[in-house]
Amino acid sequence: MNGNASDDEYEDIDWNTDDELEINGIAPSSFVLENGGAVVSNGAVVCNGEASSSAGPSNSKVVQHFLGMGFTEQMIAKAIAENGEAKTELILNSLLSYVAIEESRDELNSGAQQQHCVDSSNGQLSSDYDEGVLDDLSESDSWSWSGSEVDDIASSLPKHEKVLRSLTKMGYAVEVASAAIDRCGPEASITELTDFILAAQMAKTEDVFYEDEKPKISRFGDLKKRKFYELEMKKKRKALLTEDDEVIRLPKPMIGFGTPNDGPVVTHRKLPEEAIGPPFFYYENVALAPKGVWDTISRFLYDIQPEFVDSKYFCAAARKRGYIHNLPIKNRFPLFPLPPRTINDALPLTKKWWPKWDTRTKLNCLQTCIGSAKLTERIRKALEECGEDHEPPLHVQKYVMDQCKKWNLVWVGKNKVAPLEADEVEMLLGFPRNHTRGGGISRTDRYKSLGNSFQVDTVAYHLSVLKEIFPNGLNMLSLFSGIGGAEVALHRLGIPLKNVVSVEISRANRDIVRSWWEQTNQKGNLIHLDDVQQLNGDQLERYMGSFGGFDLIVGGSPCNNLAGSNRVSRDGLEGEHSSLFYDYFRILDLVKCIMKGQQ
DNA sequence: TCGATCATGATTAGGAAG
DNA sequence: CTTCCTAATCATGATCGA
Repeated sequence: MNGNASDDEYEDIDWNTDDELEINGIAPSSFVLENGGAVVSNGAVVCNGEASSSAGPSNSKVVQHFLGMGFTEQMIAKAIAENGEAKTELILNSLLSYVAIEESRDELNSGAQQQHCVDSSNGQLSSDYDEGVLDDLSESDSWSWSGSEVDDIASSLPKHEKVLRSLTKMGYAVEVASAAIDRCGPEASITELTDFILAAQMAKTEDVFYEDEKPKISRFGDLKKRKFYELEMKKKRKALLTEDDEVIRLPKPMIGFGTPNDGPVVTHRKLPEEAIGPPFFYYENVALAPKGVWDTISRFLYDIQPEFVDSKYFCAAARKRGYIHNLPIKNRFPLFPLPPRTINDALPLTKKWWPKWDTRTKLNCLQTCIGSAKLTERIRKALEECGEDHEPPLHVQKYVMDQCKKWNLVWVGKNKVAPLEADEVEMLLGFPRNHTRGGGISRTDRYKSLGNSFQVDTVAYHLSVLKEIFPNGLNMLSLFSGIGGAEVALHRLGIPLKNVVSVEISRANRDIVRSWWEQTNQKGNLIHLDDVQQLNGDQLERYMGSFGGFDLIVGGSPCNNLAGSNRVSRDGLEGEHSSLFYDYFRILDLVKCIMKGQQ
């Protein structure tokens, strides 16, 4: 810490707020284990010297903590052997040095080619890393590194190895995960395995793991039996959940702690002790993720309950998102000017052509793709066949409305619907006009980048509380920056950006943010990195040492494998892209540890 | 090779109906 | 209580032409 103003500012913050709980369902919850404490672990553990002293070493919270950060069990065991279990900071140091050794070995082997393999095209998160690095790592290598840094390495491993890594990344103990794989077979999916573990946990029968005969494996193969099994699971879940309500539910209306215009505003909440900063952090992802995803995310992010907000309460388009953050929630204020909040206000030219039977006032979620010309043509044909003077029959109305809602089509002429233009999407999301225009980005990629972005007004409302805390500006770590939604939000709030370390895999997106940074005459310093998986503790310490730590960490990790629109690979949090959430947690927790050390 | 275009359901939740 | 319906959803992969 370099003794800047933020030191004092932190003193003013009520980090240890003991305000009363004023709404339901935000009590800090910890995941209680029923099965010898080994089945489900809490990946979020305070990183300090007096961390828990529970049970055996392989089940301890310390081990789980570092497993959650991506270290292998072998590494952790060695580090604990060297330092003792109580000194987590020393353990971390040892682990990081192991990684450094390993990385330098990798670089020798691969010729450090990874740095040059940054995808320069459209590819969001497409990492075509050189495979030469794979050849040099044998599976029997006791140093094989299960961290997310080498997912590409993991992809070359046998499936059960890869699955085992995924499970340990999710926070399951290694022996539990491998026992589950043994019982379900090497081809079992992650879902089957986690279901199995959950089933064993709920049945409270440890012998399920260790039975000798294997008659139950086949139940996962048959679809009908699988369905039956799921039904049984559902019943058990229900029975269990009525006792202690652990499952995260979406609020209705989806207004989080409140919005500028709608509903009551909650101004106090009780944060779990481990969640309290510094730094402040802000995490975002899709609200309608597969079951259990938000429970896992919340468990990792220090048991903070998500704030679910639909951006339709801020602008003219819906955007149902969950936000987990440790920000104060009192005295929030919106961005001005307030954005248009109906389709009519946002797109006044459509009013002339808008039929009375289209009752939409809000658009649906702005996605990464737009409707096809063929579709708009089909709609026009269908309407023209209905004649001129009267309204189309109900079944045609329904067809047209379904398609318009599905693809966010608006009326641009007689019987003529069209997808939104890119600049209209920019406006709806709260970005300056032409924010994503030009600079070599294609039209298709422009839609993609916008569809993956924050809604600026929504995020700004949440971040607005930082203005009085950091009147002289703040240092920010921006993970998965995209087109810079958080940066734009802070700038529009009038919060100076001092040092921004921005990590974004897509070069096109980095160019957009860089261009915006220059055009808005930012006084601060923008540092761009490309891959969150490459960001390690040494780098972080260097950056933090140079300007005194991060005040804020913002990031929305990839939703590809969570989003409902994905027909192909909606694999959940352990999917190829969405598993980068664990890097968000890893980096956040690293920063927390480092800042704790600096104080 | 790049960019544009197009077709491709499933998983949730919630509510009405039985 | 179950069953059925409505509704929404930060996408991927194949193909084609330039």
